[in-house]
Amino acid sequence: MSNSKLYKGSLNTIILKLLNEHDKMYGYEITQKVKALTQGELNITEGALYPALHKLEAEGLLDVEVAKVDNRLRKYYKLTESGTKETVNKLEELAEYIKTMQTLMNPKLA
Amino acid sequence: MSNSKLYKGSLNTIILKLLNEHDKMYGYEITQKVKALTQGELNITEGALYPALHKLEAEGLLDVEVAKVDNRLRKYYKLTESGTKETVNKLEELAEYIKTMQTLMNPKLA
DNA sequence: AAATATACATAATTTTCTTATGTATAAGAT
DNA sequence: ATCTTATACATAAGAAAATTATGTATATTT
Repeated sequence: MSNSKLYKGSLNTIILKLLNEHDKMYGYEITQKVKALTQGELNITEGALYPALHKLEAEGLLDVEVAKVDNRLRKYYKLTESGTKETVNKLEELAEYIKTMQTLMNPKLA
Repeated sequence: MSNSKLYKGSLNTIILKLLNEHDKMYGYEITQKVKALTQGELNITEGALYPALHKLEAEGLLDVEVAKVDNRLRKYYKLTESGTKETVNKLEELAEYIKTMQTLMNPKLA
């Protein structure tokens, strides 16, 4: 994923936000999109991504739709209604996290 | 620590920065300082803190000095030279993390 | 006298990720 | 034609970081 441990716990937020933005995506597409957007900074590994997608689906935040393109399997994921709500929560949590960490790193301003 | 999973992986950064700011601190003091600075948002649990301090010490980033105050034990930790260097790295990593996540959350601006 | 705060510690478990491995098809390079 | 890389999924073993629970001990507040 990255040499920095700070990304631990961020994967679900990233997945949900990308699906919120792009309506429907498949796993491999997500890895490529993240790599492109971050200019290589962040590389989602398959061993992290696929279990995360399965868990989000099991929790009812994502729906799956299987497709065959060029004789190859694709599993398109999209947000459920509850997934859209959870995306909002995750974005709020990220904003709060950043605010809190900036407070801790810059205590003079607190 | 917090209901948000995003703090996973942030504890070392927080410890190092506090010690960089305050020169020497003991474990319990760190938990109270973090609680105060974040107004209760972040509560470092003992089960996370003490093993983290021991590990940072084992890695040579912290030095320990035992003291007895009011008949109670205190273990004061301070940064080693290598700990000070690592603090700079951690702060750079945090800045990079925030930048990357903001790019992902706000792709219009990328 | 009882409850809370101060101050340390560790063990069992859970969560999240890395690393390694596996299957299969398509496309590009030699 | 063959080899490598890319596309596309998956899981299993292990590591890392946290949670939750428990334990010890002293000081302070109710």
